[in-house]
Amino acid sequence: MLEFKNEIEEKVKELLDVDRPVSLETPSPERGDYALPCFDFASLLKKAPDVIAKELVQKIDLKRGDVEQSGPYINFSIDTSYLVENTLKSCLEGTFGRFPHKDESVIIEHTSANPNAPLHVGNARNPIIGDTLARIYRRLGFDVITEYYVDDMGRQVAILTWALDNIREDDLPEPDYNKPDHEMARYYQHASSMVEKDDEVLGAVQSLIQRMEEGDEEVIEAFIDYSKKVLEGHKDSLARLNIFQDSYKTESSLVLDGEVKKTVDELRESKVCGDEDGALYLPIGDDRIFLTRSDGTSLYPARDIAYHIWKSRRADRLIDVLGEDHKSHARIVKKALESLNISPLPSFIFYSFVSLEGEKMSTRSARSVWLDELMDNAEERAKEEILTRRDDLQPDQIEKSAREVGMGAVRFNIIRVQPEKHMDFRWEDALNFQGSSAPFVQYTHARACSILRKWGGDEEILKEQDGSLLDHESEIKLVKTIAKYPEVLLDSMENSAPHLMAKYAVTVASEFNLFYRDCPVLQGDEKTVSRLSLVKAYKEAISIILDTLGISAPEYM
RNA sequence: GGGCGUGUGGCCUAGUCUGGAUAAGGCGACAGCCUCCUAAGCUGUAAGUCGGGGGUUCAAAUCCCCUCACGCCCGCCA
Repeated sequence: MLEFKNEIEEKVKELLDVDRPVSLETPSPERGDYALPCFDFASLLKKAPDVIAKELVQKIDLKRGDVEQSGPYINFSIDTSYLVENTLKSCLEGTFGRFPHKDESVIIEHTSANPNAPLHVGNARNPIIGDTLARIYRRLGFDVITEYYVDDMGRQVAILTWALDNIREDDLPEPDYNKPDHEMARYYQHASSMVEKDDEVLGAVQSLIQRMEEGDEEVIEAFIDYSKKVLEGHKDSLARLNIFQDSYKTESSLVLDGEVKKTVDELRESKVCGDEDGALYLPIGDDRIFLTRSDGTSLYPARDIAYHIWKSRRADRLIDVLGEDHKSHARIVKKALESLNISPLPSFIFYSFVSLEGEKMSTRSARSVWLDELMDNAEERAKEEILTRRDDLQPDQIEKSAREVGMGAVRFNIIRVQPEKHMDFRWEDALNFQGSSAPFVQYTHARACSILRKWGGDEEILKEQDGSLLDHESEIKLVKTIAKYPEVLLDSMENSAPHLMAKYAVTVASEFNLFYRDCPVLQGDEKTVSRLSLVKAYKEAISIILDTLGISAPEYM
């Protein structure tokens, strides 16, 4: 399909001899697969749009498709038997949706949550966007490293450290979960409110920060140690979402190995910075961003700049997934990197915050839904659903399927929304497994598996099918939709828009459901084998599409 | 106050970058479809001034200006 599109674009460009990019649109299906409105060329060629369309249609000759004029529009339709044969082949041979390896690497930084509390559904948006994006880049042939930047030297960790050394566990509530992040969050939350009320506690926390800055080994060790424990909790939660990071970089390592100091020195010499009482700052418009305190110790922006310099040595592209609260900060970091002639510069993908049933979510006020809690509820709900409709599955099959469906539902519910849009988390929506949801898509995979299981033949013979007997509208539409995958993949990457992949998954699944309704497979007639090959092809394709979203494809549910 | 972002049927969202042929899905509501490959499915109905106002254009949800609402940021915190 992508080939066909590219061919049209090239031919049109050549025939009209124009520089401007030819942008094709997708018309309603009965008109064709792609359409070109000719209004744009009217002023250029000094002819009426429908005349241009008419002339162009006569001249254009496509290898694998038809051209038709419709007033000022030209509609292009691909040769369906060619498309069917090729799409089936690529799915069945395992080449579907696989782009050639690019000699280009990208580091996608995501999650990078403060190591003071468990992940909640608000910051869960970050890993889900980041991991999905990573999967999209991998499919497109990039070498991808996903990285978690561990902020183990910040104020939040200082508060946590003070709390662990000064608060008795007896004074704290039971943890929500027996995981290190939940256990330690109790200390943090308790201390956090003390810091606000009690100046003595505030002073103690500040002195911890001071000692850490001065290189006090005992304090630094405590910071690193405690944040590591919280991080272990984050890793466990992420693993349940099928998210595994390739690399973890701690802020402390950048400070301890002198990387930060080196960067600060370079910035000081670069003349782009100002100096006030020994504190180094970067002028941005009328504002200034401080990089160091007047005692010379580094501030977060300086460390972040150092981190990005370190990253830039390791890849051709850098992408950071960040909450919208980091927007202005990130742009400043980028500006600083630019002035130091660092390449590649990072590009950012910002996501908006998640509110909870209409109200603001916050870890400190405990107005949040833990990711672990959401996962548990989703799995529990999935299990209930399975139990109401299946009585033929073994307990371990039920557990496995419930995990797959629950995890998918959570990921999908979050990735389906464009990152920059606000999200309001509602239990009702998150646990709704109908319509536009992961279970809807997964269900079609289970159905396809079920058909193949019931048939019971050797699936190898399906690979020989060319699909020439597939001519029903629902069959053709399903194949066409499957064949759109590479376009969606490219679109998602180019626009940093992973939600498009979620949208697409639902579209393909809907087409499968229509095929399922209109075209009975196991009728034992002459179409059975052709249709089985389409079912098998769909099963392979939807597995890959779900995998792009990090969602697994259950064999039964 | 300044900067950035968002505003599409009762609710959630796609489409906005790159303006085009009747504004697309889902949830909820209502009415139907399991003697037939899993009904987590399918079909139909009701429901829309694309926040509001101006402008550009043959053509605006989409581009420009103004305005309103909401979110985020504006620390020698991170």
